[in-house]
Amino acid sequence: MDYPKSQACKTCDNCNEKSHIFSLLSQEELLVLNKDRFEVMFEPGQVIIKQGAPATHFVSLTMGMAKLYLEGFDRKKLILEIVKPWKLFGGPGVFTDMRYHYSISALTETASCFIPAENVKHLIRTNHAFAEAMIVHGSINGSKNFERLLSLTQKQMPGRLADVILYLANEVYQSNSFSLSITRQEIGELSNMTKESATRILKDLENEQIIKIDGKGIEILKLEALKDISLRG
Amino acid sequence: MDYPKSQACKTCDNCNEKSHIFSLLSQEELLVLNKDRFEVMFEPGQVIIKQGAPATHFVSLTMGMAKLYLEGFDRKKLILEIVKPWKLFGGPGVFTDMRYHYSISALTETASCFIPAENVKHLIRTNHAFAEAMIVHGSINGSKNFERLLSLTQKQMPGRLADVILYLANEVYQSNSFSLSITRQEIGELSNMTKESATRILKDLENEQIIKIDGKGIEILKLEALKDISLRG
DNA sequence: TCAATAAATTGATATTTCACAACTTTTTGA
DNA sequence: TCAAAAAGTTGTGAAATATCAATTTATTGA
Repeated sequence: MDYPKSQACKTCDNCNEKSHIFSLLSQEELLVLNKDRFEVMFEPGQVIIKQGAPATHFVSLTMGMAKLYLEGFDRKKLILEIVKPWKLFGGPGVFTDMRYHYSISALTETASCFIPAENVKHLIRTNHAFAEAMIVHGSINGSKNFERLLSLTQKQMPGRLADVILYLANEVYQSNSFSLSITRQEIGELSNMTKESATRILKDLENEQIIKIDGKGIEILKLEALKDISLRG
Repeated sequence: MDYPKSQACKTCDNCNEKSHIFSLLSQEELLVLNKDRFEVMFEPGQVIIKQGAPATHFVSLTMGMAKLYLEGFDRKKLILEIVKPWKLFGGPGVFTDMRYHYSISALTETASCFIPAENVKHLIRTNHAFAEAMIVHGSINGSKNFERLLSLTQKQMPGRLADVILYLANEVYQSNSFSLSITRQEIGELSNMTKESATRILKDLENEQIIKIDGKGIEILKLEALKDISLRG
């Protein structure tokens, strides 16, 4: 199998430019992180973090794209996020029962940096600003989950799908025209509907000329109309 | 109107026995909290914390019972928790955009202690153990929200209602036989269904002899059967 | 390159859930 | 205490969504 050349970070130094939360650390503290961390490459489909497994490390994507999802009942998944480089994961689990509370698996060729949980906890105990940043980080995730709860429980399928398209455009691909790296099945897992419903409602949006679909490609034609559908539920 | 005698705490001292998170504070630190805090009584129905309003204070219930809920679309509510004394609220908002991200309103006569956000933030910056406890606190809430997301999105009504009954029995009333302080409407808002559906499914559970209903009273007759319904979804 | 596999689409049908209306029971406040 | 309001119940029909099956299209690995 052709593995790509490892793009492993040589040191944590430049991470404080890329991963916001590390910019609060001194050179000395970055050295502590650097000591035990290691980087691993993942093929598409491979599991980076497994829900239920021991949460021994924080994980940060350094290359590629992955999906973060909850494993529910009957193998049903709920995707919470499409993950791109420089966000830190370890989630609630590292601070509670030492088990990961979600899974992350690679969508593309992906590199991840694994940092022992203890090293990060040590920083929390010794660096006030870093501890506060972790609280803020957790709070932002918390409020996003509130929005998700409302979208998923109170909106009907067109509203939920509009939310997902807007999320992909604004937060993932950062463009109103993008080529999906996820399947219809995964769009369904983001918006809590079956892949058949996802297909149908995408087509409805295309028929109303609100979006343009070309296989994996999606282009938002009428942003306001899409936002309107998101609001109306 | 007959107001009950205020049961205001005289000092924060005894709070470190009641509110777990304050047990990490020294006498000196408790004095800081004590200085600016104040207590307010609320009648049933009154709003203690309003979603969207400026998040200037942390709030802790000291007496009574309240509901914590998200205000969604078309006035629809999603109740996240039935709140009892000695838990701390301020939620994600105090650490992000300084707006509350949920509402809390009194179900019974309720007393709440308001603590200026700055005083708590000060403690976070000066007391490592307290900061870590806040991270753990936020992480526990985070993982509860994951469970809620799964229950609400992947289970059908009987499973969701079973989850709510088990939640009420285990976490709120701490007994398998209890008298509800909430309405059928609010049971619906906890389990994301209409009050009519809540009524019907409660009656189904009673017909199957899994629970016994007497107006506001609920008794769990077959705990295992109820857990089974919760699992099967 | 091509068969095998996975993904996407489409239609028909079944299930779940809601909305509305009518009615009964309980609670509340003057 | 009693009338008004709120909460709870029940039935019916409609809407939303899932399931299943069949088919087409795209992707992948030998």
